Amino acid sequence: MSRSDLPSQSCTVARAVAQVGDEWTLLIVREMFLGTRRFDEFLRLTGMSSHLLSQRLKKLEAQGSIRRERYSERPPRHEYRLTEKGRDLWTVIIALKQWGDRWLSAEDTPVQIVHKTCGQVTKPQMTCPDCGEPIEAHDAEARLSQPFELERQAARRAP
Amino acid sequence: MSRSDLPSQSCTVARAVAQVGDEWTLLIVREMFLGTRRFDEFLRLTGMSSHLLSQRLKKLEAQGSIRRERYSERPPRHEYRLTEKGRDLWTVIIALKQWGDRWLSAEDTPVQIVHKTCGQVTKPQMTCPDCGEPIEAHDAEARLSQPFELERQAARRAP
DNA sequence: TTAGTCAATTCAAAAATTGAAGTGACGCCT
DNA sequence: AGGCGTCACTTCAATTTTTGAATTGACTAA
Repeated sequence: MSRSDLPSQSCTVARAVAQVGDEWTLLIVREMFLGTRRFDEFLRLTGMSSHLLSQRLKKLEAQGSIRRERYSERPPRHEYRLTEKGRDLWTVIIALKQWGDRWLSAEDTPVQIVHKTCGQVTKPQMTCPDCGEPIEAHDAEARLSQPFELERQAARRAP
Repeated sequence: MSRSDLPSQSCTVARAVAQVGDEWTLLIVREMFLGTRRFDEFLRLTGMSSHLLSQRLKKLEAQGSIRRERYSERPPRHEYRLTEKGRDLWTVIIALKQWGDRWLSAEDTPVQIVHKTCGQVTKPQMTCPDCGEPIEAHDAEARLSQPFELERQAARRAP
């Protein structure tokens, strides 16, 4: 099994992980949410090698999470921007940030999130849209579809 | 820079990513939320190599995200369980799942989340706890602390 | 006695990553 | 006109990780 197409399974977490679940990709996406657009800025701000940055940007573009845009004809210059699909990764980055703030932080929180609509500095929470209460692991139960359940039982048996 | 301690920066996203931001780790954590506890079940259900599983479990244990517990003395047998820190990753996995469901899914959603408190099948959303509205990327603005801002300006200059 | 389970570890081969250097198309300065 | 610098990459050898298969050790069950 090649690393880039993991257990493609029907599990959407596995699929998401195959597309964006690696260190540098997540860091690139974080940078994009902080407004970084240009190749050499990613390079400096993340500390990654240019080879890998190049590869990862291509992968993200191929998936449709970012768009490569020319902002100057002469000399030819490009910048990278999130597409709608990419912007939708905000929740993932914020979830990582909250976890990091809670478990990995030295007293300070280097980035605060301001909710533009209400003007407050806020810590977004996962909430149940039906009842409006926050949800965490112990409030939730996973219900597997039958095909998925069968796929898992087969995997459990097959060595 | 070694892969396992990335740009440790003060950024909590970078720190979180260094601890759990890789394909197999995320898949292991997903499995844990589905109730998987034993070495060989992880093996079969994720398709990863036993060498890597072993390494990743050790890393997660060293961080304090999982606990290794003996459930039989003879023969010596262990199982792995999430700690509170690990359980707190639920939000990250759910965020990945929602993204996968939206952008990567073939019609079916293999896992549904039931909110035990209210009994509904639910799609948890990131919400602003101050005003109660859902938040997405365009509703939010990142405000950087001054030390963090300075760190970034330094990185931008230094080649 | 033989087979099987569980939780790993070992090892060589293959793949990914790093870090440094190089490229090409320009702009700017003198 | 020549040299220097910027931006967005690409190339390449050395190192590190990952894979996949085989092996181990402590048992249990037939």
